[in-house]
Amino acid sequence: MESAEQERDVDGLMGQFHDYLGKKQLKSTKQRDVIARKFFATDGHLSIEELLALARAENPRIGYATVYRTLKLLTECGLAAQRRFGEGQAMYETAGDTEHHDHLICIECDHVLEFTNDEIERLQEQVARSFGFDLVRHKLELYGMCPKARGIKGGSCPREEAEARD
Amino acid sequence: MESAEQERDVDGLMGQFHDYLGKKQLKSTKQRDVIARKFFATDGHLSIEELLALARAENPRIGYATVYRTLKLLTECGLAAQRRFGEGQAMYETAGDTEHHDHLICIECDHVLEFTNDEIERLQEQVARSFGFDLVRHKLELYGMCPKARGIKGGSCPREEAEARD
DNA sequence: ATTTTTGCAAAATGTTTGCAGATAC
DNA sequence: GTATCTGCAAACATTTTGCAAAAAT
Repeated sequence: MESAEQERDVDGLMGQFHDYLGKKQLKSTKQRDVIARKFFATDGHLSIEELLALARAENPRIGYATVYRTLKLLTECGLAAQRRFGEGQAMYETAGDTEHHDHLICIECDHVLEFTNDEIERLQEQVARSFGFDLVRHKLELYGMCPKARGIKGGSCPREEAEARD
Repeated sequence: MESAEQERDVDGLMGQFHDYLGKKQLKSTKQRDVIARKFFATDGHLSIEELLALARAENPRIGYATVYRTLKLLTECGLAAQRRFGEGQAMYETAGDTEHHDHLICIECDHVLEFTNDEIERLQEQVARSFGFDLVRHKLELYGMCPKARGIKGGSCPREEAEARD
């Protein structure tokens, strides 16, 4: 179960995005570029609202609709993936350059860690096959309490660590 | 990986619901009873809209808000669980009398099968522990193509089987 | 009698869409 | 030049809430 975090090749991803636009005879615009670039440059999970804020930092006239439409394009071409953790609005994360991963979410501090586990993946295949299914994809989310949330001495809360870094 | 389907003790569940209402000094009403009973009596997954329709068959004056509020109560006391598969509205399923289970969803016909797999559960615990987390709950959804959807001779689509039974 | 609940309609979310003007090809 | 895109506002879909009348304790 390796923690999945790595350098992201923003320019390469922008290239893939432009390829997709070209193939579909769609146009490459300033807005789409700003939104996609900000999106690719961000680790972790972004809401539409957060991405809009990032994009507006560069071009204040960008509207909600354009972010929604751009994120839909990115999802279509496999460069973004929509996630719905708890309630509320959808979150998006970069996909495509990243290996598949699952999520471990602290129910106390809401921080999201990513992980993969080959053994679980293998068993999932096995389950699907046992029902005659061809497994296409899956979603696995573990919800629990991080060490700090449990009040363990010396334990640290992933969210507080992350915030301390900012 | 046993298929999870069993008799449901509707009266027992109604009892649990009434106990909860009593404990919280909430009132037991005709509407809540109709909604809860219809909900408990239904296998599988129900949307608010479907449950409203079932309830209105018995009492046409029941409104959306009451269904939402009742389902929220049922969720609070652990007798219902909210699920969000793809997009759109939330689905609810009976919980409490039923063992935990995960979902296997056909991306072609949308039918949802339930399963459990102890080995996967064990590995999930292990992953959570390796990050210092106390695992509280999890969500595992497998998306794939059922035999019929894959066009295998003699294969059957779970949804078509289900519809044939109606 | 008091407190909670209901049903309605209005408000609050989160997301999509229609359209006139702007932009990319 | 033509087709697509943008930003806005309006439409939409789902869920929540305020309130006066109704029902439960």
